[in-house]
Amino acid sequence: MSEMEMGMMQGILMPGSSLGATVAAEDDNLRKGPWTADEDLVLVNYISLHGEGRWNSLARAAGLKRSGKSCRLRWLNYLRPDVRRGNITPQEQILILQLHARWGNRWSKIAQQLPGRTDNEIKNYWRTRVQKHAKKLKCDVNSQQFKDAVQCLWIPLLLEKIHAGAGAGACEQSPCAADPCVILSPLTPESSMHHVVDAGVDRHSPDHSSTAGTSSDSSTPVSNLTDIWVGDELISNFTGSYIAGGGSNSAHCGDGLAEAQIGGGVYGETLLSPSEYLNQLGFPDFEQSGWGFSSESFWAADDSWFPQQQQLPQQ
DNA sequence: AAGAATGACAACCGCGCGGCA
DNA sequence: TTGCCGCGCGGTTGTCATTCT
Repeated sequence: MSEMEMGMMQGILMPGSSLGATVAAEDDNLRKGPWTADEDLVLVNYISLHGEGRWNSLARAAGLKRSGKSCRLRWLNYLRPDVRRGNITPQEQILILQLHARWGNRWSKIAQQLPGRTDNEIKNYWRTRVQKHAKKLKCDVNSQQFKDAVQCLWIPLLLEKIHAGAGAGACEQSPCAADPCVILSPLTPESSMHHVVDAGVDRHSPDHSSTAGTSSDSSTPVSNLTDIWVGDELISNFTGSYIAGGGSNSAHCGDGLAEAQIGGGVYGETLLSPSEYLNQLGFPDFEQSGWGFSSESFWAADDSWFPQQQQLPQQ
Protein backbone atom coordinates (compact mmCIF):
# COMPACT_ATOMS: atom_id res chain seq x y z
CA MET A 1 0.00 0.00 0.00
CA SER A 2 1.33 3.35 -0.92
CA GLU A 3 2.02 6.09 1.55
CA MET A 4 -0.79 8.13 0.10
CA GLU A 5 -3.29 5.31 0.30
CA MET A 6 -2.42 4.78 3.93
CA GLY A 7 -2.81 8.46 4.57
CA MET A 8 -6.18 8.51 2.86
CA MET A 9 -7.42 5.60 4.92
CA GLN A 10 -6.32 7.27 8.10
CA GLY A 11 -7.78 10.61 7.18
CA ILE A 12 -11.32 9.81 6.01
CA LEU A 13 -13.78 12.39 7.23
CA MET A 14 -16.70 11.37 9.34
CA PRO A 15 -19.93 11.47 7.35
CA GLY A 16 -22.50 13.93 8.49
CA SER A 17 -20.05 16.44 9.86
CA SER A 18 -20.70 20.10 9.24
CA LEU A 19 -18.85 21.89 6.51
CA GLY A 20 -16.86 24.01 8.93
CA ALA A 21 -15.91 21.01 10.94
CA THR A 22 -15.06 19.20 7.75
CA VAL A 23 -12.71 21.93 6.63
CA ALA A 24 -11.11 22.08 10.05
CA ALA A 25 -10.66 18.35 10.11
CA GLU A 26 -9.18 18.41 6.65
CA ASP A 27 -6.79 21.16 7.66
CA ASP A 28 -5.65 19.02 10.55
CA ASN A 29 -5.04 16.06 8.29
CA LEU A 30 -3.36 17.85 5.42
CA ARG A 31 -0.09 16.36 4.39
CA LYS A 32 3.05 18.45 4.18
CA GLY A 33 6.52 17.82 2.95
CA PRO A 34 7.79 16.18 -0.20
CA TRP A 35 5.29 14.90 -2.71
CA THR A 36 5.19 11.18 -3.43
CA ALA A 37 5.02 9.68 -6.90
CA ASP A 38 1.49 8.52 -6.14
CA GLU A 39 0.37 12.00 -5.24
CA ASP A 40 1.96 13.36 -8.39
CA LEU A 41 0.11 10.79 -10.44
CA VAL A 42 -3.22 11.61 -8.83
CA LEU A 43 -2.77 15.31 -9.42
CA VAL A 44 -1.62 14.94 -13.01
CA ASN A 45 -4.44 12.56 -13.84
CA TYR A 46 -7.03 14.78 -12.26
CA ILE A 47 -5.85 17.91 -14.03
CA SER A 48 -5.61 16.09 -17.34
CA LEU A 49 -9.25 15.08 -16.96
CA HIS A 50 -10.73 18.20 -15.39
CA GLY A 51 -8.24 20.94 -15.99
CA GLU A 52 -6.92 23.49 -13.54
CA GLY A 53 -9.09 25.68 -11.40
CA ARG A 54 -10.12 26.36 -7.82
CA TRP A 55 -7.27 24.60 -6.22
CA ASN A 56 -8.82 23.97 -2.83
CA SER A 57 -11.80 22.17 -4.30
CA LEU A 58 -9.52 20.46 -6.81
CA ALA A 59 -7.40 19.06 -4.00
CA ARG A 60 -10.49 17.68 -2.26
CA ALA A 61 -12.09 16.34 -5.41
CA ALA A 62 -8.91 14.59 -6.44
CA GLY A 63 -8.70 12.92 -3.07
CA LEU A 64 -5.39 14.52 -2.26
CA LYS A 65 -4.70 15.27 1.35
CA ARG A 66 -2.95 18.46 0.37
CA SER A 67 -3.87 22.10 0.54
CA GLY A 68 -4.92 23.80 -2.65
CA LYS A 69 -1.86 25.94 -2.40
CA SER A 70 0.38 22.93 -2.20
CA CYS A 71 -1.30 21.36 -5.24
CA ARG A 72 -0.99 24.54 -7.24
CA LEU A 73 2.66 24.92 -6.34
CA ARG A 74 3.45 21.33 -7.19
CA TRP A 75 1.70 21.59 -10.52
CA LEU A 76 3.18 24.91 -11.54
CA ASN A 77 6.73 24.25 -10.41
CA TYR A 78 7.14 20.59 -11.19
CA LEU A 79 4.34 18.65 -12.86
CA ARG A 80 3.21 21.03 -15.59
CA PRO A 81 4.15 19.43 -18.92
CA ASP A 82 5.78 22.53 -20.34
CA VAL A 83 8.06 23.13 -17.40
CA ARG A 84 11.73 23.15 -18.38
CA ARG A 85 13.99 21.12 -16.14
CA GLY A 86 17.71 21.33 -15.91
CA ASN A 87 20.36 23.95 -15.58
CA ILE A 88 19.88 27.57 -16.39
CA THR A 89 21.61 28.17 -19.70
CA PRO A 90 24.02 31.10 -20.20
CA GLN A 91 21.51 32.92 -22.36
CA GLU A 92 18.87 32.46 -19.72
CA GLN A 93 21.30 33.74 -17.13
CA ILE A 94 21.88 36.85 -19.16
CA LEU A 95 18.19 37.47 -19.48
CA ILE A 96 17.64 36.96 -15.77
CA LEU A 97 20.42 39.38 -14.92
CA GLN A 98 19.08 41.99 -17.27
CA LEU A 99 15.47 41.63 -16.31
CA HIS A 100 16.27 41.65 -12.62
CA ALA A 101 18.19 44.87 -13.11
CA ARG A 102 15.04 46.30 -14.58
CA TRP A 103 12.30 44.76 -12.48
CA GLY A 104 13.96 43.71 -9.26
CA ASN A 105 12.54 40.72 -7.42
CA ARG A 106 9.54 40.41 -9.67
CA TRP A 107 10.19 36.73 -10.15
CA SER A 108 6.93 35.82 -11.79
CA LYS A 109 7.30 38.67 -14.24
CA ILE A 110 10.84 37.60 -15.06
CA ALA A 111 9.71 34.00 -15.38
CA GLN A 112 7.19 35.03 -18.01
CA GLN A 113 10.09 35.98 -20.24
CA LEU A 114 11.75 32.60 -19.81
CA PRO A 115 9.41 30.00 -21.26
CA GLY A 116 9.15 26.90 -19.14
CA ARG A 117 10.99 28.39 -16.21
CA THR A 118 9.17 29.03 -12.98
CA ASP A 119 9.43 31.98 -10.69
CA ASN A 120 10.59 29.64 -7.97
CA GLU A 121 13.42 28.33 -10.10
CA ILE A 122 14.58 31.80 -11.06
CA LYS A 123 14.33 32.96 -7.48
CA ASN A 124 16.43 30.03 -6.34
CA TYR A 125 18.97 30.71 -9.07
CA TRP A 126 19.24 34.31 -7.96
CA ARG A 127 19.66 33.46 -4.31
CA THR A 128 22.13 30.64 -4.76
CA ARG A 129 24.25 31.92 -7.67
CA VAL A 130 23.95 35.65 -8.06
CA GLN A 131 23.86 36.54 -4.41
CA LYS A 132 26.83 34.27 -3.89
CA HIS A 133 28.88 36.47 -6.21
CA ALA A 134 27.78 39.61 -4.45
CA LYS A 135 28.68 38.09 -1.14
CA LYS A 136 32.14 37.18 -2.37
CA LEU A 137 32.61 40.69 -3.66
CA LYS A 138 31.52 41.98 -0.28
CA CYS A 139 28.89 44.21 -1.75
CA ASP A 140 25.14 44.32 -1.85
CA VAL A 141 23.52 42.49 -4.72
CA ASN A 142 21.41 45.56 -5.44
CA SER A 143 24.27 48.01 -5.33
CA GLN A 144 25.21 49.91 -8.46
CA GLN A 145 28.73 48.62 -7.96
CA PHE A 146 27.62 45.04 -8.31
CA LYS A 147 25.27 45.83 -11.17
CA ASP A 148 28.10 47.45 -13.08
CA ALA A 149 30.29 44.44 -12.50
CA VAL A 150 27.55 42.18 -13.80
CA GLN A 151 26.97 44.33 -16.84
CA CYS A 152 30.58 44.74 -17.74
CA LEU A 153 32.12 41.45 -16.70
CA TRP A 154 29.73 38.66 -15.97
CA ILE A 155 27.49 39.08 -18.97
CA PRO A 156 30.38 39.44 -21.40
CA LEU A 157 31.89 36.28 -19.96
CA LEU A 158 28.62 34.47 -20.37
CA LEU A 159 28.59 35.61 -23.96
CA GLU A 160 32.09 34.39 -24.37
CA LYS A 161 30.98 31.02 -23.06
CA ILE A 162 28.17 30.96 -25.53
CA HIS A 163 30.59 31.74 -28.33
CA ALA A 164 32.87 28.96 -27.19
CA GLY A 165 29.96 26.63 -26.72
CA ALA A 166 28.67 27.29 -30.18
CA GLY A 167 32.05 26.47 -31.56
CA ALA A 168 32.45 23.35 -29.47
CA GLY A 169 28.97 22.11 -30.16
CA ALA A 170 28.06 22.57 -26.54
CA CYS A 171 24.65 23.91 -27.38
CA GLU A 172 23.15 20.56 -28.12
CA GLN A 173 21.42 20.46 -24.80
CA SER A 174 20.71 24.12 -24.83
CA PRO A 175 18.47 25.47 -27.51
CA CYS A 176 20.88 28.18 -28.45
CA ALA A 177 21.73 28.81 -32.03
CA ALA A 178 25.13 28.48 -33.56
CA ASP A 179 25.12 32.14 -34.39
CA PRO A 180 25.83 33.91 -31.16
CA CYS A 181 24.10 36.96 -32.45
CA VAL A 182 20.74 35.24 -32.17
CA ILE A 183 21.41 33.24 -29.08
CA LEU A 184 18.52 34.69 -27.19
CA SER A 185 15.99 33.85 -29.78
CA PRO A 186 15.23 30.19 -30.14
CA LEU A 187 13.96 28.93 -26.80
CA THR A 188 10.51 29.01 -28.22
CA PRO A 189 9.53 30.68 -31.44
CA GLU A 190 6.80 32.69 -29.81
CA SER A 191 8.78 33.74 -26.83
CA SER A 192 9.33 37.28 -25.91
CA MET A 193 13.03 36.64 -26.13
CA HIS A 194 12.49 36.12 -29.78
CA HIS A 195 10.71 39.40 -29.79
CA VAL A 196 13.68 41.02 -28.15
CA VAL A 197 16.05 39.79 -30.75
CA ASP A 198 13.97 40.46 -33.74
CA ALA A 199 12.43 43.75 -32.98
CA GLY A 200 13.49 45.13 -29.68
CA VAL A 201 16.98 46.41 -29.98
CA ASP A 202 17.46 50.01 -30.65
CA ARG A 203 20.91 50.63 -29.44
CA HIS A 204 21.01 54.35 -29.55
CA SER A 205 17.43 55.38 -29.80
CA PRO A 206 16.98 58.75 -28.17
CA ASP A 207 13.27 58.16 -27.95
CA HIS A 208 13.69 55.04 -25.89
CA SER A 209 16.30 56.61 -23.74
CA SER A 210 14.11 59.53 -22.97
CA THR A 211 11.24 57.23 -22.20
CA ALA A 212 13.42 55.29 -19.84
CA GLY A 213 14.40 58.46 -18.14
CA THR A 214 10.81 59.09 -17.24
CA SER A 215 10.15 55.57 -16.15
CA SER A 216 7.75 55.24 -13.29
CA ASP A 217 10.02 52.66 -11.74
CA SER A 218 12.10 54.97 -9.68
CA SER A 219 13.84 52.15 -7.89
CA THR A 220 15.84 51.31 -10.96
CA PRO A 221 18.57 53.72 -11.80
CA VAL A 222 18.33 54.84 -15.36
CA SER A 223 21.52 55.21 -17.26
CA ASN A 224 22.49 55.88 -20.81
CA LEU A 225 22.41 52.22 -21.72
CA THR A 226 20.76 50.52 -24.60
CA ASP A 227 17.02 50.25 -24.38
CA ILE A 228 15.00 47.33 -25.61
CA TRP A 229 11.44 46.26 -25.56
CA VAL A 230 10.23 43.07 -23.95
CA GLY A 231 6.67 42.57 -24.93
CA ASP A 232 5.16 45.99 -24.61
CA GLU A 233 7.51 47.19 -21.95
CA LEU A 234 10.64 49.21 -22.30
CA ILE A 235 13.77 47.93 -20.68
CA SER A 236 16.65 50.26 -20.28
CA ASN A 237 20.13 49.17 -19.23
CA PHE A 238 20.06 46.27 -21.63
CA THR A 239 23.43 45.31 -22.99
CA GLY A 240 22.08 44.96 -26.41
CA SER A 241 24.82 45.12 -28.95
CA TYR A 242 25.55 41.44 -28.82
CA ILE A 243 21.96 40.82 -29.66
CA ALA A 244 21.97 43.29 -32.46
CA GLY A 245 24.58 41.14 -34.04
CA GLY A 246 27.11 42.11 -36.63
CA GLY A 247 29.90 40.59 -34.66
CA SER A 248 30.64 43.50 -32.43
CA ASN A 249 29.81 41.40 -29.38
CA SER A 250 30.23 44.17 -26.97
CA ALA A 251 28.41 45.01 -23.81
CA HIS A 252 27.97 48.61 -22.85
CA CYS A 253 28.57 49.54 -19.30
CA GLY A 254 26.29 51.64 -17.26
CA ASP A 255 28.62 54.50 -16.61
CA GLY A 256 30.12 54.61 -20.04
CA LEU A 257 33.47 53.84 -18.57
CA ALA A 258 34.20 50.66 -20.32
CA GLU A 259 33.12 48.39 -23.07
CA ALA A 260 33.69 44.70 -22.68
CA GLN A 261 34.67 43.16 -25.95
CA ILE A 262 34.00 39.47 -26.17
CA GLY A 263 36.69 37.22 -27.37
CA GLY A 264 39.34 39.83 -27.49
CA GLY A 265 39.81 40.05 -23.77
CA VAL A 266 39.61 43.79 -23.87
CA TYR A 267 37.72 45.43 -21.10
CA GLY A 268 37.13 49.06 -21.71
CA GLU A 269 38.39 51.74 -23.88
CA THR A 270 41.55 51.85 -21.86
CA LEU A 271 42.25 48.16 -22.47
CA LEU A 272 41.57 47.15 -18.92
CA SER A 273 41.75 43.59 -17.80
CA PRO A 274 38.74 42.22 -15.93
CA SER A 275 40.51 42.50 -12.65
CA GLU A 276 41.62 46.02 -13.41
CA TYR A 277 38.12 46.90 -14.31
CA LEU A 278 36.87 45.43 -11.07
CA ASN A 279 39.34 47.66 -9.34
CA GLN A 280 37.86 50.65 -11.11
CA LEU A 281 34.43 49.56 -10.01
CA GLY A 282 35.59 49.69 -6.46
CA PHE A 283 36.77 46.17 -5.81
CA PRO A 284 40.41 46.87 -5.06
CA ASP A 285 43.17 44.29 -5.21
CA PHE A 286 40.89 41.73 -6.68
CA GLU A 287 43.61 39.38 -7.80
CA GLN A 288 45.72 39.94 -4.73
CA SER A 289 42.90 39.88 -2.26
CA GLY A 290 43.58 36.39 -1.12
CA TRP A 291 40.21 35.17 -2.28
CA GLY A 292 41.98 32.61 -4.32
CA PHE A 293 40.40 33.12 -7.69
CA SER A 294 40.88 35.22 -10.74
CA SER A 295 38.11 37.49 -11.83
CA GLU A 296 37.40 35.37 -14.86
CA SER A 297 37.13 32.15 -12.92
CA PHE A 298 35.20 33.98 -10.26
CA TRP A 299 32.36 34.83 -12.62
CA ALA A 300 32.74 31.66 -14.60
CA ALA A 301 32.46 29.67 -11.41
CA ASP A 302 28.80 30.53 -11.38
CA ASP A 303 28.01 28.35 -14.26
CA SER A 304 28.80 24.76 -13.61
CA TRP A 305 26.72 23.68 -16.54
CA PHE A 306 28.91 25.01 -19.26
CA PRO A 307 32.25 23.47 -18.40
CA GLN A 308 30.53 20.17 -17.77
CA GLN A 309 29.04 20.28 -21.20
CA GLN A 310 32.37 21.04 -22.73
CA GLN A 311 34.08 18.28 -20.84
CA LEU A 312 31.58 15.61 -21.71
CA PRO A 313 33.35 12.69 -23.33
CA GLN A 314 32.40 11.99 -26.87
CA GLN A 315 30.03 9.05 -26.93
C1' DA B 1 36.87 7.42 4.95
C1' DA B 2 34.08 10.25 7.72
C1' DG B 3 32.21 14.34 9.42
C1' DA B 4 31.47 19.27 8.40
C1' DA B 5 30.34 22.79 5.37
C1' DT B 6 28.14 24.40 1.49
C1' DG B 7 25.06 24.33 -2.48
C1' DA B 8 20.80 23.44 -4.92
C1' DC B 9 16.20 23.00 -5.03
C1' DA B 10 11.54 21.71 -3.40
C1' DA B 11 8.13 23.15 -0.47
C1' DC B 12 5.87 26.04 3.01
C1' DC B 13 4.34 30.49 5.00
C1' DG B 14 2.41 34.96 5.25
C1' DC B 15 0.65 38.79 3.01
C1' DG B 16 -1.92 41.34 -0.31
C1' DC B 17 -5.12 41.61 -4.06
C1' DG B 18 -9.29 40.77 -6.56
C1' DG B 19 -13.74 38.58 -7.24
C1' DC B 20 -18.05 37.65 -5.34
C1' DA B 21 -22.08 37.33 -2.42
C1' DT C 1 -19.90 48.59 1.46
C1' DT C 2 -17.98 44.86 3.65
C1' DG C 3 -16.41 40.48 4.75
C1' DC C 4 -15.03 36.06 2.98
C1' DC C 5 -12.51 33.17 0.02
C1' DG C 6 -9.28 31.74 -3.41
C1' DC C 7 -5.26 32.77 -5.66
C1' DG C 8 -0.68 34.51 -6.71
C1' DC C 9 3.58 36.38 -5.25
C1' DG C 10 7.83 36.97 -2.69
C1' DG C 11 10.38 35.49 1.28
C1' DT C 12 11.95 31.82 4.01
C1' DT C 13 12.87 27.22 5.55
C1' DG C 14 13.87 22.27 5.18
C1' DT C 15 16.08 18.53 3.04
C1' DC C 16 19.04 16.09 0.20
C1' DA C 17 23.31 16.08 -2.53
C1' DT C 18 27.83 17.41 -3.23
C1' DT C 19 32.23 19.18 -1.99
C1' DC C 20 35.67 20.13 1.26
C1' DT C 21 38.73 19.25 5.12
